[in-house]
Amino acid sequence: MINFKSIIAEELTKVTNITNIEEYIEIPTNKEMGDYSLPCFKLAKELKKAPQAIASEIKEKLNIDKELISKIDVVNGYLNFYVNTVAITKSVFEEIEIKKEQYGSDEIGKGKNIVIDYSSPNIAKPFHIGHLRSTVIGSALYKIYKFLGYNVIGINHLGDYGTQFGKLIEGYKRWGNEYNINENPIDELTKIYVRINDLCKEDENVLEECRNNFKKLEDGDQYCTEIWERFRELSLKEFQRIYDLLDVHFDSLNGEAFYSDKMDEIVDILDKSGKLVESEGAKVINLDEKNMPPCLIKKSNDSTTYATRDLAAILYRARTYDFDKALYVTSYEQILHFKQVFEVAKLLGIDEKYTDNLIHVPFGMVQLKTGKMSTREGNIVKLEDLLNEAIDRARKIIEEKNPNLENKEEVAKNVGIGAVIFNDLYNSRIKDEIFDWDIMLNFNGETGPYIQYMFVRTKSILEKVEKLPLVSEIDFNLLKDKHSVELISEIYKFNEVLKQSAEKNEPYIISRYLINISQLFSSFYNENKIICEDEKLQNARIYLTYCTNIVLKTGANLLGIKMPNKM
RNA sequence: GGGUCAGUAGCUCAGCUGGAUAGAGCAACGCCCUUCUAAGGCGUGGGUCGGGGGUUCGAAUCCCUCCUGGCUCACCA
Repeated sequence: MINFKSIIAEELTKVTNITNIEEYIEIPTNKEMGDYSLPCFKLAKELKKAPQAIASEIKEKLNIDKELISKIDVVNGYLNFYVNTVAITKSVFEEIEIKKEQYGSDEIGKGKNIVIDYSSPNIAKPFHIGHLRSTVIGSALYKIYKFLGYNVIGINHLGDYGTQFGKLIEGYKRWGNEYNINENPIDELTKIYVRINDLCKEDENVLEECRNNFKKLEDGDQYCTEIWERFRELSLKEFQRIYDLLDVHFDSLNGEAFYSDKMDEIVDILDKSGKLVESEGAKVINLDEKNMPPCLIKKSNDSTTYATRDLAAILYRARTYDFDKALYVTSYEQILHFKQVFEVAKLLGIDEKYTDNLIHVPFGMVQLKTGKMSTREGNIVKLEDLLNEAIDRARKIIEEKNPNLENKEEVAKNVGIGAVIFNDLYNSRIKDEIFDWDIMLNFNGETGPYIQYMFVRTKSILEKVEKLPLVSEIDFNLLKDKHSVELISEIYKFNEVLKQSAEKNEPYIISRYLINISQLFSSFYNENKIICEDEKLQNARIYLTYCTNIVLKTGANLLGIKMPNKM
């Protein structure tokens, strides 16, 4: 595709001799003011001339092909550039004709490995709405990076280790036969977990027993290991139902336990670095210099901590995947933890390539109106319940609006789940969320169903005409109305939007973009008759509809949202 | 108390490395279905961008300070 910004920058450099002038170019807030703009205020200072005068001078000297930039205006010290609508339309249409579903993809990630650590639920605990965000954000990033050419490794770093399992084992030992674990594994294990926790609160000795159980587990005790393996398997089976609903995949399920035999090496390396010190019976790395509390590597009973396991994971992933970037998608509660771990990782003796590219991708918390969710307190909303409710509500709306629809079940699933995913991805990650059924499952306005609905409109129009015109036969002059032009220039930005989303690890940039595209298409659709008498005009509009269709589908799929053909 | 993140319309949020009159959706009100799906479109009202300083030609955006709220500060993960 033609890169208009670079072309403008190149010409500006010729005139001004400023090599990095592209950085000065911005996109005006208002469409009326052009597609690109150069504010001349900074230049005014250097050249000691009025911005307006500079803008005029540059304009006089510029020699840009009228076929590319149709108009250049000087307004209030800005130099405004208007892209030739025929050129941009031709460029976009030709690109999409060639690349189709690959439109927007890139090779910037070619040859680069990126590890993404996401979802990571705890074994034997319910998969609740608090786990949704890591799962959905991580999965979106996975797809986005892949589309940009990266080799992506998705890891579900399962919480399958730690004192909590010592507790579960203790509970199972005491009352295992009272619960039907095969029937509803997680529910029953949760009951045991809550019960043993209560007992621990009352009796310090029981808590000590639990810690010892974990120690035994670490040491490979047969009884403990067998129970643990069974819990893990049963849990994974339940989690898989949710991953299937959300269509989320992983390349590795190596959880914390996977690193149990890899931590001695970490302790050893840290020991040799001379930075590992004894403190209150435990072994820690002091981080005073970095203005952080110490990082606990070994507890006083000699068992490891999750920091140790994360360090082992870093070493393992560096060796196994040779990553260029490693992302950790977790809630912001863990910001300090990762800062500490990333700092300590510098002592592992691995290349800076690895330690400089450890990136925590934090997100805000989901809370109930009544406060924080807690498995122990039992006040949680299970993710599966939410997803099923979403599908139910979608089904009801279909019954009401389109009772003769085929594949109702599948459509209800795509729409219901699409709404939940979109809702989770349409704000900055860091924002907290108060859980509310009606907000979460809203199907009107800026929502998943809205973009699906616009997609369905494009789809049914395209089906009606059956045959897609060739771009070489399209008269681009027929798409000069406001709605068409705005839609085209938005479609033009797709690749840029994807790169920006990846750079910030913010899927919402794509969500908002898809809303924009949908709104622009909706206006276009309402103002123009797409299927019409004039064949030339119809062809032009059909192709624009096709381009919209491609971008909506590709973009939504990157977020993990499936598009129905009808709804 | 230290660190950190956030505070923009009644509500939920956008606002790119500082730039031209601060934008959406929801909610409210008023229009638009014998016309490609009304899960839609068009319009109206609604704002001392938490307060106060500072830097700058220019600040919602950067710096300082205060206020409010979240998270966090070694043997949970």
